[in-house]
Amino acid sequence: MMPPAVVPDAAWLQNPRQAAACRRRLLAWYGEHKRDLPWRRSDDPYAVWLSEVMLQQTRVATARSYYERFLQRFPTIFDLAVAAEGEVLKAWEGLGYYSRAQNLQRAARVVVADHDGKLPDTYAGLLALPGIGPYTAAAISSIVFDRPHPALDGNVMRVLCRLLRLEGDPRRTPARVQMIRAGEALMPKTGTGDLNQALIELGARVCLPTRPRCAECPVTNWCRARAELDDPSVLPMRPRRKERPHLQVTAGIIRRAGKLLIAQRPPGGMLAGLWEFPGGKQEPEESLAECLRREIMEELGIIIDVEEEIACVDHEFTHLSITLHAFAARYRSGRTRAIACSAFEWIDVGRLHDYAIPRADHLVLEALTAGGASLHDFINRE
DNA sequence: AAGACGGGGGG
DNA sequence: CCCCCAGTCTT
Repeated sequence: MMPPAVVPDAAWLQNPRQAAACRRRLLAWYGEHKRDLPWRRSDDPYAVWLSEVMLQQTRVATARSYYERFLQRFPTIFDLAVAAEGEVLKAWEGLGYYSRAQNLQRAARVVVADHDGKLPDTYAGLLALPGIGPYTAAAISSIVFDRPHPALDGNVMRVLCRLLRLEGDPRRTPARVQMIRAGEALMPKTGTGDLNQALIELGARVCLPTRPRCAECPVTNWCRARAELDDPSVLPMRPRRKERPHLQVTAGIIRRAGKLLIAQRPPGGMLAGLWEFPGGKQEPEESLAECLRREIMEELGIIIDVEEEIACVDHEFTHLSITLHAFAARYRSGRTRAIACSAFEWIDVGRLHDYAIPRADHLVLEALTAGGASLHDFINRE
């Protein structure tokens, strides 16, 4: 069927002939343009699941190498289930949103314990697992089990908001209901995973956030935003940006008898479960050295001598930015205890690479190296 | 319904 | 700089 000569009204997708025509265009375009990605070569539910979790809020180019390495390290769901959490976090190091890794392993343990290691084959069953929300449940259930659930990720929401000219916030229920209805209308009898991936791919490569390539779009003739708006890219409506506070943060490179002190961040918050050079936020009317002494006492119960600042790096998070000041420091007195951290260790410097460490702390290490020094120098001096 | 949660790439 | 990415969880 040819595309309609006139852009149809909002109900066009409920016309089965129109929906079928649009679906054929999408699938044909996907057949020609789909990228050869590692997870598309696999029909292992565990591998598809891993890819979907890694791709949450993460670009394909970033996730790709992590996916390959993770699968080598944990080839099956059983390997993941029995692994130590630290090993899993280490494999996730640098990818961000570390609760994804922890939830992935929790879910793996549930699946092994309760489902004989087989992933649930329904949307509802998948949704019940930790780390699997509406998008991921729809993606896995369609790609692996051919279930007809539209997968509304950021790409698909953008495509559908424009196609249907939805003016509301796509995260809110009214717009979501419209998008789910449209996705279901587009769903084929079989091959639902391809339809979902076609919409995702279209959003990622053609229906771009700021400069949509409407001339290359296979369904441009169905697009209400294209037909009715001067600038289709005003959709979807974006929630207003929030400003990011900037913090001064200290970290101690603390030595004692040739060992280095590292602390594990507590569960629930930022970078939960990762290991870092201990320290914390500077408070008003407080010097950086005072800040570091106070934080180390509060977190670990020991008194330290703070020496000179040996590195200073800037780092951006989604919701805040920091300047991280690293100081050389020496243990003076007190018994080390995990008061405001999950755990601590006095380690040999060479063992640092066994621990999952936040990006900002890696930046400190790089700054030391760039300055011609090394962690080893600071731990073994005096 | 709103905020927290990492890090990085592209315009 | 700003946007936003194959979102989920908590409150």
